[in-house]
Amino acid sequence: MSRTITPPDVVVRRLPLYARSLRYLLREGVNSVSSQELGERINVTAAQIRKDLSYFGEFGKQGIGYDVERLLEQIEQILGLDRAWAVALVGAGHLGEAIVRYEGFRAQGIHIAAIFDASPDKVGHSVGGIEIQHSTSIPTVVAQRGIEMAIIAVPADRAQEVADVLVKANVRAILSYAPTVLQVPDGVWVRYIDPISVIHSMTFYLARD
Amino acid sequence: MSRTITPPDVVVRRLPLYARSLRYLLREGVNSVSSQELGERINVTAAQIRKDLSYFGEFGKQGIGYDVERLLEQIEQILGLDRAWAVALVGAGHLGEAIVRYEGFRAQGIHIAAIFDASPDKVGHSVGGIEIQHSTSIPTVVAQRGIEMAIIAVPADRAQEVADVLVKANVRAILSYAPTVLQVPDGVWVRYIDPISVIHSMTFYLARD
DNA sequence: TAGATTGTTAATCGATTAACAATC
DNA sequence: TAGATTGTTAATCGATTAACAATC
Repeated sequence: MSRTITPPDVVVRRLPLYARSLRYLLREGVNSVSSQELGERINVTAAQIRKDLSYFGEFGKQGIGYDVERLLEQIEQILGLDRAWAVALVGAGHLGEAIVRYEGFRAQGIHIAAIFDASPDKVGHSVGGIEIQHSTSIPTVVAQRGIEMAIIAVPADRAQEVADVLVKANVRAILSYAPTVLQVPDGVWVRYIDPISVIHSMTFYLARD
Repeated sequence: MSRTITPPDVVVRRLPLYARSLRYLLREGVNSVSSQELGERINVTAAQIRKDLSYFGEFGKQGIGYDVERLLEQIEQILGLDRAWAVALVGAGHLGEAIVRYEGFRAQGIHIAAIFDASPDKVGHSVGGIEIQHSTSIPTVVAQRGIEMAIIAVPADRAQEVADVLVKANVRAILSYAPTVLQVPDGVWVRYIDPISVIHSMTFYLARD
């Protein structure tokens, strides 16, 4: 019963993939799935899936496998996906706009609740029905709405100061699209979306042969 | 002299971060940097940087550190960034358009050389000065232009078939924005941009306390 | 029941860190 | 020279895989 041990972060990062695959299975009308079958879909070994899940409890039945609907519910609950999350978006440029308009977020419980930008030209205008507010309002708005998570979509040279303001406003999770590594205190989670680095790590293999 | 050993993929994925940090240092006018200083900027230990670099050669000077410009050049050469890369983009929806218009790619040697879409409404129109071609043209165009890399920006339920076509056309590296795990043969590299999963792995920590 | 598959422990593998001789 | 920092080896840490008793 390892339920109380803190799961490694690698494991936490795989859970959303399990959840997604289970959603697809559910939509396909599949009721039950083995670790083997689930693993084949997402290129993960059966042993790894079972080990990963064991950090959180016992969800399967020997000889049978996992009930798709039930396992999905459990994982969603573990990940906190049984509720919606209000997210602040900082940066209303091309990228910020694309993020606001992206359907996928809302469909998965990620609600852009406020948009901020430092440019006076942008403030007052709306994107996707949400009014852009000045970045100086971050502390008050974030506090008011109890926002705990933010997306950074500002230029690299502005990202750190934005992160500082967000952290000060008690935001504890940041998804940054800015191509720079952010410094944040312990207890604040930062992840990056960095397509350029990802591509540059593949050119290595292409260049090699 | 471990120069000939294949570097682990984790190491290859860190190289672009080193390169980027060195670019910033160069722009700041810094000439020399130690593994310690570089590490502090990107939250990596000095030992890890030295170990990582050792897979590719010897680039520093004892007692001094690394020449920023020279190390950057070396890493860019290792990553194949001393040339431009022609990339095929499949999917000309909102996301595809945002990708074409994204300045960052071109600035970093990633050139969208062709755009494909399966919708007859889209074919013939242009995005960012590039004409959208029908997906059925992927094999011929990719062969003609010698394209080795592709970006997938189609809905999840179309992504696998697109990947299959690309692989058949000898594309060997794919960056997929589709929320599904792709099955590709050995020798083909696939990486994912998956902001939803990334956010869902952070809600875990927020939900927890 | 017999066959299948789980949850878990132990073995293996791989990545990170520490330490230090070499040397600028 | 003395101080600093590399490149590398060995030690440690952590993650993955294999194996199997438990049991549906």
